[in-house]
Amino acid sequence: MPQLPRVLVVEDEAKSAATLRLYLEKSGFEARVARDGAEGLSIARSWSPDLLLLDIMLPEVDGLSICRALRAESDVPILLLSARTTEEDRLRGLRLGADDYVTKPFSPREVVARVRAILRRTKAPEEREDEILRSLSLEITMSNREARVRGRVVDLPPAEFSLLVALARSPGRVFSREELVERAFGPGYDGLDRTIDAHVMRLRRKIEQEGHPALLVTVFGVGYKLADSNT
Amino acid sequence: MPQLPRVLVVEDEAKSAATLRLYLEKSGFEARVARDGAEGLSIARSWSPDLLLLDIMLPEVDGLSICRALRAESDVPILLLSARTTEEDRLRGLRLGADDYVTKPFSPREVVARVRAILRRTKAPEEREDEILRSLSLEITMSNREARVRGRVVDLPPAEFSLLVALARSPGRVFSREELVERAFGPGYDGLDRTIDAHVMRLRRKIEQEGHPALLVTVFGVGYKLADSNT
DNA sequence: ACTGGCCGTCACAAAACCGTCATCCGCCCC
DNA sequence: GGGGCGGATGACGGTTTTGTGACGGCCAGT
Repeated sequence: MPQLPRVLVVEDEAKSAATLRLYLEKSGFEARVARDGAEGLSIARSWSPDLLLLDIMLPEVDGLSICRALRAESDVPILLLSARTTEEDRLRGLRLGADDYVTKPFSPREVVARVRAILRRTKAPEEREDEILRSLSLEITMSNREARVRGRVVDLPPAEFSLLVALARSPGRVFSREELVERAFGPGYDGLDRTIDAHVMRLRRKIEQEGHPALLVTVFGVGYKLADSNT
Repeated sequence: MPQLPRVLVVEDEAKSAATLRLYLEKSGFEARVARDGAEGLSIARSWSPDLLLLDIMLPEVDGLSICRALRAESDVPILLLSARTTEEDRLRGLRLGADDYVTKPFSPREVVARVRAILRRTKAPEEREDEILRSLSLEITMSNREARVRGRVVDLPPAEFSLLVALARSPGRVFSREELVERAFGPGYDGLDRTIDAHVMRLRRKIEQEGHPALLVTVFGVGYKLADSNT
């Protein structure tokens, strides 16, 4: 390894920043901290880090603005940190070009894990964060928050949309109800896993054609999956 | 699953502790409770749990001290419980190496959900390579829970799928019924080994072509095996 | 305050699955 | 070829998992 990968932490809260830096350094990264947006931008430009850890809530210059600004001039991967948790916000961040999104409270370990994941992913040019998910006759446009089945646009309430997205991120893969709860509604969500059943039912009414589920399939004893290519 | 994941609850308040334990056990964990920090440490050392649920407010030995102490000697994931809610405390906990943080009052269900999330995260550090088992005309995709024979997807109920996977993990090797029970349904499973016969029969109907078993072969007086390379 | 949409849970019915038993069949060895 | 043991099979009842309609709470727009 020629040199350690560089991570720039843009975070105004001193304690958070210190913790992240500590963990990053312990995990084999070179880390620097910027206290505010302006400083962040300037360090980012001069130090050329391999990744940015960017708090959205910043004094003066908003985190998203920085995200946008940097995107205009470089390809640095960006991992957003935020207290907010809605799919809405997540989307806004990702749409601005962020590579991933972690909601507070986060565990430093998890953040480090994600940093690693992003770096791995960007080194080997794989598929970028895609804006459009497809699987068979299903097509989801994230930026429009629009789902289309067999060309027909179906209007979905938030929960159902999130659930569908969670499934569509890995078509064919089987998810347990718990996994779905976590992926669709976030960790720490308090609700029975049977709730998923209800949403599945409502979803089916909107996306399935005949009485027989062809897209959103039940896997007995395990959970649900989205049909991919085979029978 | 060789055995249930172990969770150690360190909590002085009897009611909380009992509730957590109840929920954990109902959710498929083995749970033990320690009433104070000292006991917590000693059980943690001797019982080697897979995760610690640690109340911060403890008599005598403070929860954070335990956290620190354990971190020095092991990697057990730790989930903190606390009445306090300040960012200050939260950070202090996470900085000390905790993996997540739940503030009281908490819903037991949420706690269990987080426990699961942490365990999943620590077990499978990253999106694991999609496991695919092959043997002759048989192909099993674990993530999709899909078995294909001669290109044709066969739909298998949980028990049959598990059995097939157990066999497919070592094609050609002969397993006794007991071994199969253990590998497919886990140890501690209560059932006759003749049950395997039933599943084998049902499996054969789905994966064999003619009346003569070619894939799932009987080894008289011993058990069953999956054909590997010959006829 | 009212209406409508959305959500989480519940209760009940339906469906799928499982384990066991009794019986019949086939393999192995004498 | 026959005896004996292990395996195959079909049936059945009980259990578990899902599907679904209903209900009450909640929130936002009117």
